[in-house]
Amino acid sequence: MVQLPKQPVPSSPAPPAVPTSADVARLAGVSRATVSYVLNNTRAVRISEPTRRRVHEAAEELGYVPHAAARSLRAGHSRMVLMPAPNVPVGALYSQFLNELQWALSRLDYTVVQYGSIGLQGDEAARAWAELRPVAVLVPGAGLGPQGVHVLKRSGARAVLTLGPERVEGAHTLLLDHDGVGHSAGAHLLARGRRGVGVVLPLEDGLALYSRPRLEGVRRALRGTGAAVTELPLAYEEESAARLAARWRSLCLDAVFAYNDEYAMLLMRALQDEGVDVPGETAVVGADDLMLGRLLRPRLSTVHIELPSGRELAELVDRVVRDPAGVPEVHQVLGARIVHRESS
Amino acid sequence: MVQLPKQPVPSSPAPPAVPTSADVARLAGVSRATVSYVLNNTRAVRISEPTRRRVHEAAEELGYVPHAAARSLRAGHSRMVLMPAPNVPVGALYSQFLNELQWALSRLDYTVVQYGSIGLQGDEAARAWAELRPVAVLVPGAGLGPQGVHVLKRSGARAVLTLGPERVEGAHTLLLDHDGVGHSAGAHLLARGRRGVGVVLPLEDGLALYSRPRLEGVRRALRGTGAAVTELPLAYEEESAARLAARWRSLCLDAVFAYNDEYAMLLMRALQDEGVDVPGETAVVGADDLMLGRLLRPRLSTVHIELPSGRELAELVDRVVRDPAGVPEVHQVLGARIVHRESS
DNA sequence: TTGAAAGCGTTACCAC
DNA sequence: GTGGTAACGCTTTCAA
Repeated sequence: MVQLPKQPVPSSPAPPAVPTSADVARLAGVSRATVSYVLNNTRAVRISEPTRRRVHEAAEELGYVPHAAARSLRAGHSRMVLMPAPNVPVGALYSQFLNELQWALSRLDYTVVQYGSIGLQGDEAARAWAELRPVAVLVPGAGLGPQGVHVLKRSGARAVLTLGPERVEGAHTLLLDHDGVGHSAGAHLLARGRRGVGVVLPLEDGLALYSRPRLEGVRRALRGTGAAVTELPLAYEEESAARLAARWRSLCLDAVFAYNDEYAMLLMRALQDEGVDVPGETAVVGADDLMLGRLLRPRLSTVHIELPSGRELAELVDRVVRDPAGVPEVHQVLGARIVHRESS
Repeated sequence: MVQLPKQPVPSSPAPPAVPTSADVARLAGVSRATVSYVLNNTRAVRISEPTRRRVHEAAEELGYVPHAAARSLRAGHSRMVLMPAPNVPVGALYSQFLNELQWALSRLDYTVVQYGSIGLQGDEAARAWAELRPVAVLVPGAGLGPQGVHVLKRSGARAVLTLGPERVEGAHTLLLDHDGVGHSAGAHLLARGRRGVGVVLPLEDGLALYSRPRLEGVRRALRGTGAAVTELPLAYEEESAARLAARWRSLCLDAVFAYNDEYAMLLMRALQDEGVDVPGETAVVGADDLMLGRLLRPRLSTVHIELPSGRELAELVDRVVRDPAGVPEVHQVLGARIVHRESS
């Protein structure tokens, strides 16, 4: 729960009062109700043109901007869609998706707000979000549990959606099929005749949620084929990659699925520095299909991941807001397809 | 100005009312005032321990979460710091800076919110932000003009800060010295004996604001030395880079400052594919000091950019909020220093 | 130690 | 057509 400051900010010499609709009404010589009607284009009531003009002019002159808090307090609901602000760098793919989503939601008259939640533990975050009384909450990744969902719904959120690798009780879930990403990579490597497949598991926090299902996907693809999977913990640092590369030949691998393109670049570089031929001796496959991969030599094979379009997701949010019970709770998303280049 | 929906969302079968402090009071058998005292730890008034417990239990049982809008409406101010949500992928450097800032601000009891402003034109955005009555607004890049600053201040924002390449009238500005970035690169290349320096100008929208000052910085470094600067427009696509590389030798350049590490990678790859030796024939320098650069061969020389620390910026925001007039309006920031590796 | 009441800025319902 | 008025949820004097 957010604490208000113990003592309000000190009033500077001249704190010119913020204009309210009452000020506009006074200046225009009408009532507050009329101001509201004019400024909100209320169609149920007809206001004479001269009056409208006077109101608009007054608002303009005073620099009047309506007070969202007062409005939503009165209305009993807001049009705010809240998302937690990402706390890791977002790639081009995801960034574009976010933009699209935002744009589509604003077309539907929603306001998208990303809430900085660093330092908030689990349910604290949900409580903090709930204080803003968003009409919808959209949470990518993990970080929202059933408790949090409950808090949000209890405080009026009509839609709580998660976008991640696992279902969350009570929320609408867009299930990101990371297993399928690994499966694509595994099946591809198998088809290329590889039999000893390493799978990179990033040591960085929070990535296990994705890397584990991807690993499982590779396992699934190779099951019963005689090909073997080896787990390869790796930190996103040159040194860690160098250590792994140094013992590469002892691992007896002829392929590696490197979690994503960036880890792939890191590892491929280390392998090459160690004299390991790619793809001759070891095939390398990344994921995310970044520009990066096309610039490497050999060009990096990768798993292209297809997120749902921002427009689709926006419409889903809107449907859930309008009728939470009328929309299935789980949606499978995320197409994955291999992009074969030169590294495999 | 945000339109409310013409008709409110249809009430589903059982819209269980959101609990208010009145509900908590009723359940605990006390008055609303007492609830407020207990939940806000108001020190000016002592509440008996049993009563406190009853209130807390009631709040817990009902899943009560205070209503931020009502609170800030009553208080007359909020502790919200608003930033526009970035609409381009943010790199690791900036992302970490944002996290730090957010964390530091939350330590100071502020709530950081990123507002999705795509589709809003210039001053519309400022009006939309102003509706939320943030106590501070922090705008990286351009996108906020004097008009917008005025709107925000008029609606109660005590601090309006911009973080960008140029001053904005009325706002506190953290002047990002992109000129210095170019200057570092230029001076370095000059010291390495280069005389024909190309400077990449990204064609992507919005980057001119940074690339122009960087170009000027290079020019400044080379002025009066006999070395020449050539502008090199470049899109972030392989094909564009290939075209540039194809005519490279006709340009008679022995060095290039590639705007940043990503463009540097793109261009360096194209040059190498064209048979141009780096750094023998042409030196390449990037900027941002990404991990990326260390993985390239030759390792990429780069300009390391030092943003102000999140903590410092948070403290600045806080100082401006407390006393807008007591803080100088313009701050020069952004240290730039060359990191010499192998590509130059 | 607790309670009653006023008021923050809006909008919607009813009279005029 | 237009103008009072009540109410949204909360905090904070002021009284008891």
